[in-house]
Amino acid sequence: MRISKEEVYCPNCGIVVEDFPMDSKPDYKEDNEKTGYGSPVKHSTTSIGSVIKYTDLGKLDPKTRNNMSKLIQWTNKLNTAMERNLNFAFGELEKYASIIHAPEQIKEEASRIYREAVQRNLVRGRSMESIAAACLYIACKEFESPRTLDEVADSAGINKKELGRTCRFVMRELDISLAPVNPSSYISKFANKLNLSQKTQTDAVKILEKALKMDLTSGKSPQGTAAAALYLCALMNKEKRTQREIADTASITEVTIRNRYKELLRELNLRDRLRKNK
DNA sequence: AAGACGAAAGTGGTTGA
DNA sequence: TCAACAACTTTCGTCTT
Repeated sequence: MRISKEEVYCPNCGIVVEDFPMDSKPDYKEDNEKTGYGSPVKHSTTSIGSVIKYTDLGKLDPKTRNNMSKLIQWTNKLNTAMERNLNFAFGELEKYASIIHAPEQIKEEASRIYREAVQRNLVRGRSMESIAAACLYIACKEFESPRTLDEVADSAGINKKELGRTCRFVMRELDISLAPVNPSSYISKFANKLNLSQKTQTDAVKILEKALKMDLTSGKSPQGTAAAALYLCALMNKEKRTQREIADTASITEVTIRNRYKELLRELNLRDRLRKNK
């Protein structure tokens, strides 16, 4: 018997969202037209119910009926245990998300990924915290609002290495592939933390665009490139920050900033401009 | 003295035989 | 499965401001 036949799936992600009467199909189109944002399903609420109609059991022969009731009991038990776990995990996710100031959209996406991870049995043998944090990290990246591994790891009280490992694992298992993060998406965050002017920010983004075109960024850590661009533009705009200050806010090392910075100077011929501004 | 620089050795992940 | 590899980190001595 295929239980899944009567379940309702989220049209976007294929996740089971709720049980539904046998003979009526949900019409997501209506919802989409009204809201313009796809289905209004909340992934962070647990609503997987039993899909077998009890009244149908009467039609079956006693042996099958017995088996079926056992199956129902078993799935119900499984469901409630799973719901409890999910609810707990969503609570944790909520905590981490508020620490890193992730908006509702990202929370929802992280919850969706987490639910999928649970259904694919990825949590077994790993801590719920690390999986939840990984989902959050991935969701942030998907929405091009990346957080550093350190930020997310800290919010969940786990270490960076473990989070990195778990992220790769989850992405591999759920077949999630993401475009490399554009270094520019870090600029405003870093610049704000460092109290750098708007001009420095826009200058840095311009430099990063050039760097991107010249393929100076592929394979390199986007934080490093962003940090170097900021360091450079801060120097040019006479609001110098030390390499250490910038390295700390970008959670990378001074050495990485130096290497990227040297590349930028060399490849974009910025040495003269820098000298003039001094 | 603080900051920048660069070399050297180590880490952990990726890739390709 | 293992070795080579690239990027990054840590550490540290030296140069510059």
